[in-house]
Amino acid sequence: MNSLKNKNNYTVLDIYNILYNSFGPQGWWPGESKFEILVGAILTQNTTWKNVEKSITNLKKRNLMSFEMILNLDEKDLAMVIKSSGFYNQKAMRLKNILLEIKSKYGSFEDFLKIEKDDARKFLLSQKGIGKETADSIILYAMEKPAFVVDAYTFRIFKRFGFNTDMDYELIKNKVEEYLNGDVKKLKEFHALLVELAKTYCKKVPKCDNCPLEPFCEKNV
DNA sequence: ACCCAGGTGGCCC
DNA sequence: GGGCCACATGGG
Repeated sequence: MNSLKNKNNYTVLDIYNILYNSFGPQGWWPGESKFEILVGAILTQNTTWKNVEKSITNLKKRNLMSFEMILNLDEKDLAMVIKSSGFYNQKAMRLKNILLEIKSKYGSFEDFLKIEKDDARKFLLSQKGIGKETADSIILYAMEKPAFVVDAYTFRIFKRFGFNTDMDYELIKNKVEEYLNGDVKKLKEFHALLVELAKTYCKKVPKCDNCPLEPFCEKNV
């Protein structure tokens, strides 16, 4: 038990391989810089990426896509620039605050990126507006250190694949990191592949035709 | 007119 | 430690 195997003895590594062979490399995270990835990770909370792209374009158009520029930007102005991402008042306040904390604790964004991943996770999780998923997204895609990102799709897909349903975030994260040998490239791909699978086939109301996991799936969960 | 999206925090019990 | 709610835009 707790080994990320389903009844047919398929492991999480089998899912990874099936998805990779079906969808190919996803090349996540889309973004021109590590700072842009951090911004995107916060803006995309419970929001479609399309809406976040508009905000990112907006920031770039105004030459605001940098640590120092957002740090010094008025919160109300920031809120208007990122409006399309939804929850813009919250996100503006929290994003500014996170940058402020990085500045005061680490001096610069570059120095923050160099810190050890356990310290980074502890720091990120202590920030308002950064939960586990966002913290691990930043560690994996911006800092490029091993961390598996568990989102709502991951829980759903793992349940349908027949893994234990009583797994919590940390357990799934630790096990997947173990199965993928802490390989950053694979961890990046895996989360992206699960999102792609979910978007294409594995919504709350599943569309299972041609789904590569269909033979292994328990649809009624 | 609903329902959902690459969540999080606060409050209740 | 779970169940609800606010936060808000934009697309199906």
